[in-house]
Amino acid sequence: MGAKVTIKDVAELAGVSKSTVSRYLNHGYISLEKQKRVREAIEKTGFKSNFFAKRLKTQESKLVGIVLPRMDSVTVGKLLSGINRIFDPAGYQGILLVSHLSIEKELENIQNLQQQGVDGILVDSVGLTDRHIEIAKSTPVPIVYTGQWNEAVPSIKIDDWAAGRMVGAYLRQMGHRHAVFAGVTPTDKAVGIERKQGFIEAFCEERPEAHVDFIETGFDFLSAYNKGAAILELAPTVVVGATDNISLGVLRYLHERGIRVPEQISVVGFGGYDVGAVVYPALTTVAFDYEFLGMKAAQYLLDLLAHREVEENMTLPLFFVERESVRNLTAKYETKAPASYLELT
Amino acid sequence: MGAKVTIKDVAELAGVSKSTVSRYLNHGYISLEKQKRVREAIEKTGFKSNFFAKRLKTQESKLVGIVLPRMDSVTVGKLLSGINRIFDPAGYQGILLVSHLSIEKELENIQNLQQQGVDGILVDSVGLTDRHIEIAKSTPVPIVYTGQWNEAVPSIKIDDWAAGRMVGAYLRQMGHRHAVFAGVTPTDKAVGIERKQGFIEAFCEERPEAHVDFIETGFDFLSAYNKGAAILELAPTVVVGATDNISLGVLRYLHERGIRVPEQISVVGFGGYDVGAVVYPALTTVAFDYEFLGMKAAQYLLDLLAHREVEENMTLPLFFVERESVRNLTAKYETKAPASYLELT
DNA sequence: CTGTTAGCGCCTTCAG
DNA sequence: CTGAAGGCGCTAACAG
Repeated sequence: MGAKVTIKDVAELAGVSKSTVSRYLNHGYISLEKQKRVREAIEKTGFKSNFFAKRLKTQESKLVGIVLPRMDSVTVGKLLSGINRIFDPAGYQGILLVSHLSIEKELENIQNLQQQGVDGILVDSVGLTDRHIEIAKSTPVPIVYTGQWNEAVPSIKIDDWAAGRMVGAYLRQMGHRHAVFAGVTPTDKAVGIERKQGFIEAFCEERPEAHVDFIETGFDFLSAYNKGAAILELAPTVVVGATDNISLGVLRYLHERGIRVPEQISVVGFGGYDVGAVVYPALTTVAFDYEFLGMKAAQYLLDLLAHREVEENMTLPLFFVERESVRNLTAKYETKAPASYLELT
Repeated sequence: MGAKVTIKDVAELAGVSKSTVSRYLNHGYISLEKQKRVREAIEKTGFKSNFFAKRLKTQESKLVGIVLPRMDSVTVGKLLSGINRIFDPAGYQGILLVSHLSIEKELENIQNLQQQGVDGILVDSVGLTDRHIEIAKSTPVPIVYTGQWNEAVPSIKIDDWAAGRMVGAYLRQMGHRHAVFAGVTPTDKAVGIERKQGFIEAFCEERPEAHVDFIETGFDFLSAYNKGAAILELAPTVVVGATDNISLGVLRYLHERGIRVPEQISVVGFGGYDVGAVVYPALTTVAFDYEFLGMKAAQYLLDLLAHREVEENMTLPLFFVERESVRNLTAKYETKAPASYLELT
């Protein structure tokens, strides 16, 4: 046990040739008798076919590269979960690289992967630059981008613009007129621009009295929390966090200042993170199905690999989740008992 | 561009032999002049060394397998982050498999990985069985386990028992006598048994009047939330969740019932998740540095791979994080304004 | 310092 | 149906 046993050893033990063993391993064409002899020899020796030798011949690695902006985030976890759900049964395995939110590192990772002999690459991008597009076009290994979208390359993502509109329309319907949008850097086109744009459009459209202020923050609780004072100074009736985490940070700030949500001010988020339902007030948000996105993206890459027709319909479902953090200004306010957690998920 | 160019093409174009090119790629020994010629030839052809051919020769894949119980969890994300931090600079890349909390699948993943030709395997286990140990011993590829511990195999984890003691000692000092421990299945030795055992010991030691009730729940918010009624019936002064998520679920339940924390009942958790600081009351907890754990585990595996002396000291730091969710029963209670988030992280 | 010579382990014609 | 022979692309002695 332990020492590497090759196809040759098996062949000798079974009293056949290497090719026969190889045939046994792949497409048949062996007499039943030798089949049995080979099988036994394999069992006895504990033979494992050498991954690299095989790949060297077949020119297929069954390995896909996955490059992610970061690891310690719920959304990335879900995404990965979905990706795996498709790749695993298809016999592909993912090798993982992390870009630490750096576009440079992201590009570097992609190039590394290409040399590693993966069959394809999936990248959850934080910003799709011209270099990304160039790389995608100048290489034979197919790349699918997610998180950002560009028509020039295979890419798939949630409809941030539509999500923004959903929130805008909802708040408008609830009678809000002055919102602060706590957003992120425009480098991130999807979250920083589209989400915000969609919101503003739906919120303000043909409503001159409506008004949106903008405050830029980071993606984490703390940086959102730190903008609390600035937000409050603008005295909106509602603050819209570009992600649930941002909203959670704001919620904490408001809590500390003794400001009641949604009685005194409303808060909405984007993402639909699980924690949004356990905090109180439970966070109203538009939920994205990141796991599904992961599955779609993986499937896209698989289709590309098989030179298969790529499914046209790339729309991902969006769910508006109405919970407890937005006040209806068109109705007289009555303090409600908190809803049951069961209804909030 | 695109057609595969091999070392041979480069050699011809540069007017040298294949070996010279190979040398250029690896350890030196080339005249400056040919060095230049080769470099230019490589650039012109866009040559990429073939991963598999190289691995076939060197018998080293520079690939490590990482087996995880699930993907969509903060702790796993942090762990992975730490693992990557060590592997990446060392030139190793991780290939990822998910076990979906199933021990069977975990075993299967490990065996698959072995055949894939990885150099080593890291597994974040949910339960270390005899089969795991057997596998680890009967294979030439080194395996490091984390999450669970067993002296028979390389394994490293946080000291759950000590963490339990920390909480027990703290609550005792705060004057609590009757706790409900909301824990998980004993299949998970680390969380289900050790954490609980440590707590009970420190909480009850030489204190006959102290009393701990046990309620079993799952790892998610919802299943903890669902045990809320059962917990309340026991009328403890404090409920100890075996993980922060469990505590968060309980917190939500209490909130819905209008029960104030910590005024009427206290809550503690384990884990030190970031969200614990933004909810209110902010959750008192013992924090684990999962990222550091990941680094340690990865380093352990690297040491094994290099046949290097393995570092003896495997203790991981534990941080008790006192926040707002536990009441000091030995003092007269006074309602405090919520602390600043800045002090809670 | 450099080219020649052997393989690494497997798959795949090609005769038989 | 089966064995022999050749080669995937690269590295590592070995003589020069």
